[in-house]
Amino acid sequence: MPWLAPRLAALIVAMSQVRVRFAPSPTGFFHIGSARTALFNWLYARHTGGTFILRIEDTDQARDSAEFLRLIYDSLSWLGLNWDEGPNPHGEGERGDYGPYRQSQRGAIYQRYLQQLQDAGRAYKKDGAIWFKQLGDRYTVFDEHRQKEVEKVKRGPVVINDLIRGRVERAEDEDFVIVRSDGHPVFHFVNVVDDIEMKVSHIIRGEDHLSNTSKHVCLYEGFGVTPPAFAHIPLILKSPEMGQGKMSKRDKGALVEEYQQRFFLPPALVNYLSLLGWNPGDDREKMTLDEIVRLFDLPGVNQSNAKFDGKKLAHMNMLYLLELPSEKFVASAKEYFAGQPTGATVLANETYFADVMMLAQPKIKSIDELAAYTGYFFTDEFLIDEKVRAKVMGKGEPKQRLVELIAALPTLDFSDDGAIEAGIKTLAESKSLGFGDYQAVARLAVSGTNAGPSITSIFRLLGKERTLSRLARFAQAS
RNA sequence: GCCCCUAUCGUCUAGCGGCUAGGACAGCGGCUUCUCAAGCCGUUAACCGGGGUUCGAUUCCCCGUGGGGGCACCA
Repeated sequence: MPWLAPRLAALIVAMSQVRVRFAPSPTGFFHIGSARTALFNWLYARHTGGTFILRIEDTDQARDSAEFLRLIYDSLSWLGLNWDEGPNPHGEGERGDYGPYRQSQRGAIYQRYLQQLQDAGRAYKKDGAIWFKQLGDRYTVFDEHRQKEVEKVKRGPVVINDLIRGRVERAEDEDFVIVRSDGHPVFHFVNVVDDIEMKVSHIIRGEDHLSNTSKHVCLYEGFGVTPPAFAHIPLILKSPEMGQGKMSKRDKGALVEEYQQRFFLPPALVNYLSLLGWNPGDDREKMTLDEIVRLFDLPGVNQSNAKFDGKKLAHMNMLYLLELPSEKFVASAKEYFAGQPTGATVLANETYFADVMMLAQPKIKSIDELAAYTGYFFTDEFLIDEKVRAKVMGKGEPKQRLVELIAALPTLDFSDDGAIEAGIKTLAESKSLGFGDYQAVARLAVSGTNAGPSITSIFRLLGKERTLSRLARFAQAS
């Protein structure tokens, strides 16, 4: 029947419409693990042309806080993980047809679903709480672990068809609480109700939820609803230096906020995170976001947990820093220094600041190294690295070289790096020496260290006068 | 204790019955060089153990062991 085709096609599109959600609770700092879960959901939505929903699970009045809620919006926005439905990022209002998107405002919906369960005889009251009722013959056993009698129900195992793990069977043979005696519905209940109501098609979450999922499947069945597809992604574990177990909010480097404050580049963090538990199937590592979106798919996600490696993240950040347009680099650097104690001084001269920053860009791994790396450009009161001093002063005749350099400096052409280099080389040649014989001691005198941009650039930016006074001061002191 | 997931270099991983087990980070060595980075070249380093299945197992199955998670009127 040809006339059916368009309707059928539309139906299939509607049925295959991917809707995923990220559902954090504002009870703590936003950490790397949450960011990765959000990212995988976001990637899957973007890959499939589906919808990414942000739902706030703020039902724990004791622990919820407005700051943590703010942090969720900020962190997701900073990472670039925009959501199609959910509260607006600035906190006022929301968008989407399936709201409210904060559980604290969905009480009426939960009541309706609870009623449905009660009407169906699948919920009952006991000890002031409301329990979900499993179907089947009952018997009691003594649970050694919990040290009490528990009532069990004879029923087959719950089957979870997981897109990443395959078929998982789990016994779920006890009734469980769905509404606490204080009247608040528990996580399992509201989570399932919301996912049904919001028409979530794929639940992508951490593997730590895998054992909850059997409860959830029971609830779907209780509501007479086919469960969505599940995809339990591996967890992020501590790196060997951090210890054992899954990464927790207390671990160093575990908070998204930390990378934000350190001015890491969001695309670098996103790229790194995408590679934790997933890969494009070949050797590609540094990928554009578009590329990741195009290549990402659930069956490609690994089944085993991954350990967090700050060094590799730092390397990724460097890669992105290297290719950042210099105006953007300077802009970020400016923002960074605005929050530094030396900020006012450093930012006083915009052109000079930009020149220094552009010198530093190809040399650093992250923007927060900038203060230490460029300190001597903005103050004469920099520290001399004693180890470097010992090394430099112990080789050849640095004092003599310094004296020669000071003598030659007034007539040295400072117009550009090439001129400075040529000048020093001429001096070196006149003494039958090399550029390197002057470089090390000059660098030490002028910057206090052995790491930095080319000495000619340092001279040029410092200017002849300041260069001379630093060289002279150092010569006098040593 | 019970249940579930999982297992390739130190770390992230490729491999989907036959490979000199590949790449990346880290490490090490070298080149380059004005220092330090970067870059380039090279190098160290892995299939957890035992049984099967098979002509043949890193790959499939089982059992150990290791790692992880979960067993609440938390989410």
